[in-house]
Amino acid sequence: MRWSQVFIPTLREIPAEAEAPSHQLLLRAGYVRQVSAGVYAYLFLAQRSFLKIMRIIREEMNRIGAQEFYLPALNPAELWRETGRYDLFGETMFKFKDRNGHDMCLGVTHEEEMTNIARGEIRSYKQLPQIWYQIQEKFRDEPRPKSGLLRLRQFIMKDSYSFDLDDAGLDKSYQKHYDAYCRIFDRCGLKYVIAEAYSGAMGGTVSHEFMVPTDSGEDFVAISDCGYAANLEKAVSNVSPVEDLPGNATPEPFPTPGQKTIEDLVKFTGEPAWRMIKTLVYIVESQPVVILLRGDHALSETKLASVLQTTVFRPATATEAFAVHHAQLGSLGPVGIKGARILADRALEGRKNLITGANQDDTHLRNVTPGRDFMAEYADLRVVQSGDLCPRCGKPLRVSVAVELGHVFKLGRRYSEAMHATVLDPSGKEVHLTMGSYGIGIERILTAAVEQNHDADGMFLPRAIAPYDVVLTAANMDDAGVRTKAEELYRQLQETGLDVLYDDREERPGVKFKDADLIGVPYRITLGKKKLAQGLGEIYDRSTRQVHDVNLNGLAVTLQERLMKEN
RNA sequence: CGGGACGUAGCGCAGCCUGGUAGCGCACUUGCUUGGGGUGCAAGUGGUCGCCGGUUCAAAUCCGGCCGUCCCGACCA
Repeated sequence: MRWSQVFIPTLREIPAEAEAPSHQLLLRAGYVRQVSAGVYAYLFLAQRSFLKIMRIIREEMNRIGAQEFYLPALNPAELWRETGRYDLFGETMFKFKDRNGHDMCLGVTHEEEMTNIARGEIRSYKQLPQIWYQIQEKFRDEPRPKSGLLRLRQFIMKDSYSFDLDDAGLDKSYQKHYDAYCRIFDRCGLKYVIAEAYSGAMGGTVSHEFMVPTDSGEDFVAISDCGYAANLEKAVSNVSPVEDLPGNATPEPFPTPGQKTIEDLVKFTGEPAWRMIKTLVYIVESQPVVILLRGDHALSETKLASVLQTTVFRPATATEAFAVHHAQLGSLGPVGIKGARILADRALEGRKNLITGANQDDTHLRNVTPGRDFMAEYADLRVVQSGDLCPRCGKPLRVSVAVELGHVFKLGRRYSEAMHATVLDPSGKEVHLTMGSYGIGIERILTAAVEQNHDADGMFLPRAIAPYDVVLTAANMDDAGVRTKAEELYRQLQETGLDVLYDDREERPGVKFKDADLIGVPYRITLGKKKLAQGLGEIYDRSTRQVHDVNLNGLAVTLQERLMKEN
């Protein structure tokens, strides 16, 4: 294409609403324009990139025998009521009525629709396994869309669903997806980690997330050098051993006027936070539960939900906490309380001589020893912190912000049971289908690639997903020789099959170079009158910013061979 | 939904405190100029100042309500 004829509205200045680098650059490079919060128009360059991403995904999905469908986003509410998710999704789902007053909604995902088709059509184990996928719009009315294309309310997802006779079959379908996802993200040129993911308090099994660590992400992932990685919701760790104070003295109250927080106590007592017990009170299905953590640790509500086997809980109010402890917040502790379940994080197991609230205002206890001074049920409740030790290799973990690109999930029979999707097995017995579901966010691949590959002047996308392979820049449009040679080169480059954007605009060289640097195309061929006189052009590598002189004879072929070698 | 900020030309902003018929830079149009890292000069186009209401002789400016956008948090199958 000729730049003079295509619509690439680049911006010199950064739009005020954009903060994340990918958001700023996708706007500046003329890829996208915002329509409303979490809703974007994808312009020419974005669409070219998405088409390349989708092509890679299709190739890899087809390779594992998946079949492409296209299901509607417009759904009747009944379908979602069958699994209870019409209410479960709540406000996240766009809901409305059609002209006849029927409840309708827009799909947030497609388990129900796919299962609906499967249950009507698959009757025999002989028809299994099946893997169905689609690349289609999803709608989620997120409470807070953010960071440009990172969290959208309308976005494109590749979602697939596997149907197997049993768990062994599911394991195979899951592994196929796992491998396909690795190939997809490798081919897209992304640096990613595969993290164990939280599989839900509702009886999910195995789940992995494909995550790209970046500063603009919205998930947290704990990463170890040994290859262990896990979403922070799920991550476990060993804590470094700490030294407790010696002796076997019994608990002793001491006055702590106005000392409410762990931070206050650290300053007041001079003891480190890891010698404190943090005491929280939650109301779980209307019953109080006391939760104990090491002073410098934080509670993971996800893990709490897992331990409690319910998501119906909330922090207690000051009044509710008082009913349990007979003291104001800030002086709560586990010693001597009655009528409440006590859960403690494992980091408190085996410790001694700790400091905690005395259940008396402005008073704390020292020399508190779990197991002697109070009894508790131990569980993994804390959020992993950077520096905690990897449960596999024992080395320190680091916690990174990350973007979730894809998620593979063993669903089991939740949907097939709710929707009565059954087949006859070889013995003639009716069994529920065993399912998996697998998603990839298309926009997030581009967003993550920009986050990983940009500098102050713009982005440099991996060639596989860049809108063009190369920009051909005619630097001196006033020179007839340059123009003629550029036209010739343009033809030659097209003949090699490369995607070439020919910058034939009547602009000064500086403008063309700045624009070319901005829009993420990995290579630039520059034609200028000085080097042309010597029969030379330049190949500029956007990511390294290195320039090589190349003989113009056969330049197109040289470039093509070089790019082929990279793949 | 809680906290914070913002809304004036396509983009970035000033003007608002102290009310008096709207301005700068970029972009865009035309001409000349320049031609290897966002040339220079000149002349132009473009805005019901987010919306509604109130105060006032007079509102971008003061007051009230609403809407929208962004950031932090809560939430996130």
